[in-house]
Amino acid sequence: MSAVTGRRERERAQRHQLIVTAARELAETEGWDAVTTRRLAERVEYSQPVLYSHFAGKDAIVSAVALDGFGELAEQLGRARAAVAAPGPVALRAVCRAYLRFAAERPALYQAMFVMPTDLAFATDETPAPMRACFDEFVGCFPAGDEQREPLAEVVWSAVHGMAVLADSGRIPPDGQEGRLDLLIGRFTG
Amino acid sequence: MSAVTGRRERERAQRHQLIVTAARELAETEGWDAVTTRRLAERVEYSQPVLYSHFAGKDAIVSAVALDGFGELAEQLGRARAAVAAPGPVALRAVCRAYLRFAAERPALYQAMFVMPTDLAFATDETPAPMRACFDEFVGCFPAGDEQREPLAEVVWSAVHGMAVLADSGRIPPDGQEGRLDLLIGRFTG
DNA sequence: GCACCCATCCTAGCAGTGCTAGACATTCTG
DNA sequence: CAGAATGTCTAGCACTGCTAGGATGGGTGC
Repeated sequence: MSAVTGRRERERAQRHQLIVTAARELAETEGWDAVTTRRLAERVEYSQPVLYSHFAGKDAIVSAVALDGFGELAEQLGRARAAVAAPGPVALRAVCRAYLRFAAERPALYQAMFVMPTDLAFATDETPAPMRACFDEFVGCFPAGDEQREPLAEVVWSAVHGMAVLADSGRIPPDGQEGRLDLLIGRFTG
Repeated sequence: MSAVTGRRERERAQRHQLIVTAARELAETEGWDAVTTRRLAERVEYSQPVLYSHFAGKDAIVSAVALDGFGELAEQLGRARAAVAAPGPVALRAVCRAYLRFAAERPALYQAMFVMPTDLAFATDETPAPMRACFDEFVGCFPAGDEQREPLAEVVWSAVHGMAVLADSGRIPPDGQEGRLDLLIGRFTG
């Protein structure tokens, strides 16, 4: 009994991840509009209702993909910041550049994380660790003594997020990103 | 004949605007998800197909609503900037505050303008005047001689846009906006 | 004044969406 | 090996954006 349920839970978890990665791949190659429950079910070679035995609905699948993305983004930002020793302009630029590259290279994943409606809690006690980790990489770019470092991180994050989404939707020319980033960093670490 | 077509075109233009304002009202009161072609048609007391005799599709209706919004936003920003005489920190703060208030008070309209997919051209020769006017209000907050004023406007706009959308979707606490704006303005006009 | 004609509008329907109820197997248990 | 429980699928609901075809009415020429 226990052995059986153990195996079943293992298979279940495996299929859970299968759905998430399938949704993510589909979104990254064809955009979120192409991610329908039917196509997703076909992709994982199960029928539609199976999706609903794992997730409350399509939104929950998107959230799961987003959570995956936060893990990756945290890793990328962490690597960028670790490459420079101390807080300061260089660290901030490195983190922002990594952030913008992530947004540009994985637009669908970025959408799921930061623009699509989500039930994931931001900035509360129940905020999943990878999400806090992402934000903390921005915070860590400012000196530990600075009382304003959290609000500063919020503003810088807002700015790069704005740049990312406006460029992605064609509302500002995408090739000016580097220059805009220079301007931003200059003002925030002068 | 000419008189008849004249009246008909007038009626057509009237109904065109009727559809746009109905879509906008519906979106502002119940959100864009509630704006379906059926509900919109019922609202204007016509059948669905007449919508398609005025607009290529639902996206075109959203774009028309957005264009309406750009006119209003330009007016709000213009008023805010005109209240202070010269370019500088005070003007920039006034424009940004007006922008953030607009986004907070008309979230659905703001979505149509700045986050929903659109076929409206940004920053090209065919960019509609109201859209350019909005951007120019940001540009006008920097001294006329500054060669960097356009990129600076882009960055500031990106920042306030980021703040607006992240707050709207609950990704940053909405009550910190004023403080974040102070931080931003301080850095960009010090 | 009358018949024609053309523009306008609506009914009905298509293919697709997210989601679910109930029948069908398949697997484990006693 | 029978019975129970678990899992899965088929079929369907109410909805979406969008469109083809027929009816209806007003404007035009005789």
